[in-house]
Amino acid sequence: MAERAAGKVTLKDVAERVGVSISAVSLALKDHPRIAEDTKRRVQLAVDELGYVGNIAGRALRGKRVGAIALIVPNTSSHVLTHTYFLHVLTGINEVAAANDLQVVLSTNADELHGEVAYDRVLRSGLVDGAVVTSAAVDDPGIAHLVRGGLPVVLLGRYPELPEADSVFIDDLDAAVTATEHLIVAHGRRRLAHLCGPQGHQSAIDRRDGFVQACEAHRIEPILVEGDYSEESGAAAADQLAELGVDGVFAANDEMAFGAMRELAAAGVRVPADLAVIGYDDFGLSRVTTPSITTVHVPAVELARSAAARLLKPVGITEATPVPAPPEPHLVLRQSCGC
Amino acid sequence: MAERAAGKVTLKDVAERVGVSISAVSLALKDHPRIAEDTKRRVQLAVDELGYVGNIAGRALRGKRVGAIALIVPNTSSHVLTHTYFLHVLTGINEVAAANDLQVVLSTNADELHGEVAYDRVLRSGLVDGAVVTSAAVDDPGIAHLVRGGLPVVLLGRYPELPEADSVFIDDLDAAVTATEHLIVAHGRRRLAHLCGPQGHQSAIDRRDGFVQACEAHRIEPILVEGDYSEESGAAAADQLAELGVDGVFAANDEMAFGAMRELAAAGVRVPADLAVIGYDDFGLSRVTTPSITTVHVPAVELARSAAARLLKPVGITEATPVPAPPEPHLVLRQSCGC
DNA sequence: GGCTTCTGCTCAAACGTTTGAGCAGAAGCC
DNA sequence: GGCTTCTGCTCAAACGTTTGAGCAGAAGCC
Repeated sequence: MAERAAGKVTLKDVAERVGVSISAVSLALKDHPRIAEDTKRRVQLAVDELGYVGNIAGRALRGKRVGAIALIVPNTSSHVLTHTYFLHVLTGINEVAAANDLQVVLSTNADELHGEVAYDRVLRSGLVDGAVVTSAAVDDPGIAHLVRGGLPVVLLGRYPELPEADSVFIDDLDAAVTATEHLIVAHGRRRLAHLCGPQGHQSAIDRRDGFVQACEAHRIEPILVEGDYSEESGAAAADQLAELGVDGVFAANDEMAFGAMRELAAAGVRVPADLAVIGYDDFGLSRVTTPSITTVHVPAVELARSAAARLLKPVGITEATPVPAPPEPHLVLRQSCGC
Repeated sequence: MAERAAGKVTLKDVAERVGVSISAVSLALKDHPRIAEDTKRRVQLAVDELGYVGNIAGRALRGKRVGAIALIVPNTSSHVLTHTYFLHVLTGINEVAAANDLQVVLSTNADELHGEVAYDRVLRSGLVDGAVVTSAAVDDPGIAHLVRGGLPVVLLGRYPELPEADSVFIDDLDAAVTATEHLIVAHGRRRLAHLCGPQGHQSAIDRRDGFVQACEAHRIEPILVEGDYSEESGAAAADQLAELGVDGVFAANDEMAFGAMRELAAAGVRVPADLAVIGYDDFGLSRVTTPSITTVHVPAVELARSAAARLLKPVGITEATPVPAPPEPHLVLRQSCGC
């Protein structure tokens, strides 16, 4: 392929080699009908020989697509990136992006210094054509600003305060009801606690609400224990769970479930015999622990694929292969609930 | 902040509001000494009011930095992205990037259609200023092409065939020797097998070589079992390990170790009593299994940070805070070896 | 044979930025 | 007071691309 190693090759170089104008080369490359077939062949040959790659900056300046979308994660890098949720999201987005010849730009808001709208800059600087946003707090003002900015944005997750935004999400509340009822109905547990996620995030709110709703439907007093989605917060809650004499726990994610199980085991509480546990997410952890964790499977890859696919048309890609709607979350039965 | 929502704001808009030329605004924004302080203030005011964000395409066309680096993973998306190694790498790179106001572009080679040098296009299209490459096969011709392309590239991992390339890596061979000797010396195991990683990757080669070297130093016949870093390949090897009457296994990564342990447990083999196991990586899995897996800790985040930091100067960032050299890998003692 | 239509290009402007060269007016110097 | 120096800008070109307008020559039409 490319002969010339460094030193960028431009349209001008190709044009000179072929002996036509720059315009002719540009038109030939996009298969314009008014360019002779023979010329197109000679242009393609020169492109291959010289290793010409179109300069994106030049293209973008003329108002054309850059060919990149951003994945915006407003939290700090260490907070979210280490979570496997992110891996699933990235996988889904990357699949759709790759299939449509788009690059993925990862944008985290690591420095609060540059203001709350740091990720806004990415979009408006013209580096990307659109963005998928995830893991933002419900009341993040930057997100609202982004959505109203007029640039293509799809939210991954539920943002009730931004009903005008295009978003992709699952019914966490309903899934939480199902999980809680499994403890009550299938395993006869009546003294139930919920390990809450961070209440600034809608997913955590919905999971908690589903738990409470299911308890109330079965005339059970719901016990809420604070948590923040971290394994540590789950571990920290173990004492409290033991003291309260709880016999069933629904954790807002698997990591907290695991943290609690770890500490409970150390304290001699047997799971699931003494205490049944159900988690949420199924991003990997719940399958490999002993006992394995019964959990609500979140189709994160499929959700991310959908979000990225939603971005295609606004971003100027019309003939994309359609992406199926993500499945609803469902309960994956493992050992920790007693099944 | 920004008043005008959509419709991009350019230097021209700022210049008009302030009542100076575009050049004056541009110079004021980079704090040029020949622009009056008062003018600078008025420019800053107008920038804030209008929500001006510099257009990267315009900037890049003039030959300036784009402000983005790529993380190139030549394998297909599903193959590598789902691996937690990737999460650690991304975390490290993102930290350094964020600290230096760089965006991270993720480039995978999902479609073989576009030729072996698909990721080469990312670099040469001018979308990024440089790239970190990881998880490439040792003999990937695209990498060689990339390295010789003259654009800033840092390899994450050892590539003996590309000694001229800037690369960041650890001594896998030495760590593998240490791990194997731990089985021999600390636990008295004499019938040892190695679960090999894919031999097209240098890390897998080095880990195997270290195992063989340690065995030979202790006059032990090394047993090599094929694998490909996947949990399934580890599981598939379990039968063979049981048949061979092996009492110690060194796996080239934790996932294979886990796969083998899972199947061995199902077959009634006790780990570590009957069979001591040591893994490699320590990216998360080895800590949460039962028994937990003794493993070689790979400082992936630190390695990625180093790689990204190496890219800063070639990419035009001179005053960056230095990143410390990554630590050497070390053995983390857990349950699976019998410690 | 003089007209129109078609073919296969070229010309030139534009996108938004940066920066060396230059210039007008003020200030300083003796 | 006439010179130089300084201050604070402006001018204009350039980066690489795309695309509407236009043009020369060939072909077709009657």
